Amino acid sequence: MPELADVEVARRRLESWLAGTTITRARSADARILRPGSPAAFSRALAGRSVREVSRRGKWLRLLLSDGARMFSHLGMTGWWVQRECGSPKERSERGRIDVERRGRCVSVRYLDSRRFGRLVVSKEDIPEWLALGPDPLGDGVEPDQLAKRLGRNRRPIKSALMDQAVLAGVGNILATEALFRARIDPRSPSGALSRADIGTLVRALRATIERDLARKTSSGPSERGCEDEADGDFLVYGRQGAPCPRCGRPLDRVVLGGRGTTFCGHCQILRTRKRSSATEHGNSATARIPRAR
DNA sequence: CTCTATGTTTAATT
DNA sequence: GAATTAAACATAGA
Repeated sequence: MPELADVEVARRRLESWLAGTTITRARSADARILRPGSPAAFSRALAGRSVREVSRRGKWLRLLLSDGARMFSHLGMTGWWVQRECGSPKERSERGRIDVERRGRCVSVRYLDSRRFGRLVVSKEDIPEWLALGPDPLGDGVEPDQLAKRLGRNRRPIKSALMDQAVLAGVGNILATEALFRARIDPRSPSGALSRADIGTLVRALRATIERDLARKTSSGPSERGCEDEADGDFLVYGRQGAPCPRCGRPLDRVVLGGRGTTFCGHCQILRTRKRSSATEHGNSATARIPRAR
C-alpha cells in the first residue's frame, strides 16, 4: 500500500485508533521488521507510554510518545495497519501489535506485512531515514522553483528523480507513472532537460493525482480488509501496457527505468531533450544553447 | 515453472 | 570517484 495517499490513509487510521490512548502492551518478534532493533527494546519503548500524535512524511509514519521517544513505521510493499479485538488470533502476515486502552476497552492495533519489506523502528530521536526526506508534496507543498533546484541538471530520467525520496518524499512508482502521463512528459526525459513550465505542470499533475487518490481511498468503504483495498486498480496508465492510451488510443508502451516497470504513451508523452554539456562549460551560459537533434 | 509486484539497500559494473 | 544497473530481500498471484 505504499503510495503517498495510502500512507496518509494509514496515518489517519492510526491517529483515530491511537491518539490520546495509553499503550498497555506492545509486541513484535520479527527480526526482519525490527531492523535495527530487538523484540525486547520494542516492547520496552512502547509499553506504558501514551500516544501524543501520529505524523507522516513521505512513506514514513511516526508515533510520538508521551516520553518523547518515537516509533517509526515504513510499510514497504505490503505493509498495512488494522484494528482488531485484543483477543483476536494472530494472522499469518501479522508482524507486530500495539494494544491500547480506549474508553476502558482493550483495542489491538496490528501490523500486517506478508513480504516483510516494511520496518518498525523505535528511537529516542528522529532517525536518519526520516531526516533525509525531501519535501512532502501533500504536507509541505512543492514550489516549482525549489523542485527545479532539487532536480538539478543531470541526465537521470525524470521518473527516477521523482522517486528519489530525497528529492520528493512519498512519490512511488504508481504516482510517478500517473503524474508523468498527466503532465505529458516522457518518463525517460533527462531531469535537467525539463523547462520551468514542464516542472510547473508536473507539480500540478502530482498534486492532482495525490488528491484524487486520497479522495477515492477515503470515500470508498472501510478499507479494513487485510492488505487489499478495492479502491486500488483504476489507473490511467500504470500496469496497462498494450491497452489503448486514454488520450489518443494508441497502445501504451512499457520500459524499465531504474529497475522499475514504467508504462507510458510514446505518442502523448513528449521526450524532452536539451543541450549537450561541453567540457569547457563553466558557470553562466547564454552561449551553451546548442540545440540537440537526435 | 516463469514472470511480475505499490520499496529500499547494497553489491557489481561501467 | 561518480553514476548507472543488477541483485537481494520474502511472499503472493497471474
